[in-house]
Amino acid sequence: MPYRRTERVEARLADNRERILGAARRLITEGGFREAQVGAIAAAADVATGTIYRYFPSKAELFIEVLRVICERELNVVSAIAASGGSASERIASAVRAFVSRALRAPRLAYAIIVEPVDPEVDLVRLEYRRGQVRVFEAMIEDGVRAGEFPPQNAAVSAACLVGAFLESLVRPLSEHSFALEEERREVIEATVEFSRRAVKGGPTP
Amino acid sequence: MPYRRTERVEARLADNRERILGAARRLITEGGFREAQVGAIAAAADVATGTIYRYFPSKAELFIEVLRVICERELNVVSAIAASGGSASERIASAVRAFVSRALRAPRLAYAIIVEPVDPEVDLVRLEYRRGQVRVFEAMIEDGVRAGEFPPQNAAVSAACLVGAFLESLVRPLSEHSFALEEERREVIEATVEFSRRAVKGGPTP
Amino acid sequence: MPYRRTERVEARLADNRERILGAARRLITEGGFREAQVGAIAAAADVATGTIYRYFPSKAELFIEVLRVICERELNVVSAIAASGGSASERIASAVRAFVSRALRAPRLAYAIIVEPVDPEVDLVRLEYRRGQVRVFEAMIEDGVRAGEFPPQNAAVSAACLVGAFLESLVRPLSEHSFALEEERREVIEATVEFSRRAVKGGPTP
Amino acid sequence: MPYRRTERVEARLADNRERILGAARRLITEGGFREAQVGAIAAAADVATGTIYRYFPSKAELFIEVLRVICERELNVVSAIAASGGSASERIASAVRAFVSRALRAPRLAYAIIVEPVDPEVDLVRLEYRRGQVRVFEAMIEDGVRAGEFPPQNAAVSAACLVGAFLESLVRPLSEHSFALEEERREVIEATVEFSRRAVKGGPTP
DNA sequence: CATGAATGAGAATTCATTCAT
DNA sequence: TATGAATGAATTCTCATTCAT
Repeated sequence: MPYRRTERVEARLADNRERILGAARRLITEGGFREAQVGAIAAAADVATGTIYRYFPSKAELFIEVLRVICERELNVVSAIAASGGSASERIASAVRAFVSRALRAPRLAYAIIVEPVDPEVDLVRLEYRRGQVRVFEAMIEDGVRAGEFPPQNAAVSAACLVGAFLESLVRPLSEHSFALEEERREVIEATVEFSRRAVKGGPTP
Repeated sequence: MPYRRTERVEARLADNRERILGAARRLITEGGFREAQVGAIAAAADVATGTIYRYFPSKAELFIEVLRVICERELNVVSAIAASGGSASERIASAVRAFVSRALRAPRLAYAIIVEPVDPEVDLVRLEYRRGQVRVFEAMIEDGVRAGEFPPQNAAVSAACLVGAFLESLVRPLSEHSFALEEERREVIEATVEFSRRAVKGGPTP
Repeated sequence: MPYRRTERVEARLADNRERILGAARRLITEGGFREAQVGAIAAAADVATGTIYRYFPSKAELFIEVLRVICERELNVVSAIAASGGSASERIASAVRAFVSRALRAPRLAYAIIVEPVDPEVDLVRLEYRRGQVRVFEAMIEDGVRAGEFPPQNAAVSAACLVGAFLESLVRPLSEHSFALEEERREVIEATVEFSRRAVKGGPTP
Repeated sequence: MPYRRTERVEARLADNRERILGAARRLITEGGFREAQVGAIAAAADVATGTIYRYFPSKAELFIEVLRVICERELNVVSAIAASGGSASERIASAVRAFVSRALRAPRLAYAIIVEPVDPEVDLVRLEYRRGQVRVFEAMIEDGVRAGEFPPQNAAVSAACLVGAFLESLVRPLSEHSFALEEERREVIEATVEFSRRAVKGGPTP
């Protein structure tokens, strides 16, 4: 019954790969890149150290994949919102809300992904991701300016500031261990959305 | 001549302490925490490795002090502006301009202070500093809201976003090796100031 | 059809065994023992890693067998010449010429067999082989001495020196990447033969 | 008393460096490069592993220095004989005798230095040394040919063969653990010298 | 106090060998 | 019997910290 065997073997392989990625992600989430050492990841994934190297050529490559998976997903969420219908203002608000609320659910991970440096190689992925995000917001801001919805502004800088603004709103809660309450989270999210709206649009919310 | 001798010894001690702090700061400025190793700092300060440990109980404590000195100075600059006369709007603009323009002059150092992780212990100082900065901006925003200058808003979140906004405007250029030109720097600074003004005030600049 | 099945299975077994030996030999020829890793040999033989261990108890034993096969063949060539007719002088010249010219055709392999260390166990085989070769030359020298063809000498030492002499003439070219030209090779071969002739016989070639 | 202190400190430093070199040399002598691992060398030198790296940038560099020291000394001995007065024949005989008798005193080391490969970097030193030795003999052979003392021959090949010849006479005893007796050693040495004399000169010793 | 050599716990990576399927 | 993923001991090198002088 080769079919079933192949199936099982592949399942196990995929499983291990996922387990390693999951373990790495978990350790990064808990203690940042610093505590995500090869031995610790192996232990957390319940495999031998050598096994890590069957799936990833180096620790850096493993981290890169962890980052890439998360970043791509986040970028997709924001991009989808940017491509949807609605005014620039509405889309930016949605995008900020989506991003911030998602990140607040795993703040330590968000921090690691957003700012914690590891390795020049790994950092490149992070930077690429941030640049991608900034570009998405930049495009929305330009739309809004063209449509007369927003005042003229340096869209690139505004976009960077916007991304920074909501990143900070993540980093701060991080250090405060609070935000366990859904209500507090909601308040932060909405205030951040409001801030962003004013920042690009100027003029008070009607 | 015990008096003079004591004086000299103390002078030398103070001197060594300063030299070590200066060397550490210089190395962090040039290559971040990563390249500021105890041996390298000792060499740069022209003292023996062991001497470092006579003045600082550990590398972490040395870094903490370096960080603290810089952060305090930055915080003082911003606090002074906050305490000066003028409308909340003007003071926030000045504070943002001051901070961003100062940081752009030593971008590697700014990066290290703002995001580069070192050690949980050291990271605490960084967070404390950011919190301090946020508090200063929070107070200015509250002033503005009370004076009817700004629309009602969650001042704490707005302040955090503001700080994040201008931190990002620093971190990004950092990775792009550009901004060697004074003119580009000025453009970024002014666009950031403008963004901040809109973000807290709403409504376009008159 | 048990008979045919057994036959096929044995054929395949023999086939696998040969394929593994061949792959090991090929890899050693190309990159020496160092690059002939179990995984690489398995890949080159188109079998699974584990399969190697069905045919050979360890990597060392596999290498030993590779070495033994090659060494036996080389020894046979030289022995056949030693047993053939002709004067001791002629036979030694032929043997040296045969050995050197064969080795120069696969220099990396020759190097591995002659000097590259692997494992104490494997090295024993190499030494045994050298000893065998020395014995063959020793016998020819003794023949020549008895026949009055060569001056009296310590045949054992002479034989060892002879073998060393032509091994060196191999090892050196190896490191020089030259000898791509047939003519150069021929010159080295003949000069080596000439050296050997003088060394055992004394007196210039007529 | 700074003078004495400096003196002592330097003595200790030199001592450690020598101890590490000595330990490395000893381990190589006993078990070849293979068994001379950083940890083992440190233990044998009675220092911590890290100490090795204070004196040598890498294991390869340490080995290179071990090799270089020994090779230089050997080369000097042979070169001095080559530069001394006397016929080419006499000088070659002396040089062979000197080299072989020296090497027979530490055969495992001689083997490591002469043939055991380690690392491309390290191997270069070995090759350079062998080439140096061959060149010395080549020059003596050319002298002899010019003087009509030796028959015309390819001096480069003859020199290589000569070096190989006496190297082999070393490698063989190595594997036989014998040659503890002074008399046996002497017999091997003299037979090797005789072989070399005939090889370059042709014609029996008078 | 100052020195800087010595320390040694770690950390990443490799590869022969095993064993469940 | 064949497979090849999993194993984990072994190895090199780093760097904060200590301590004899």
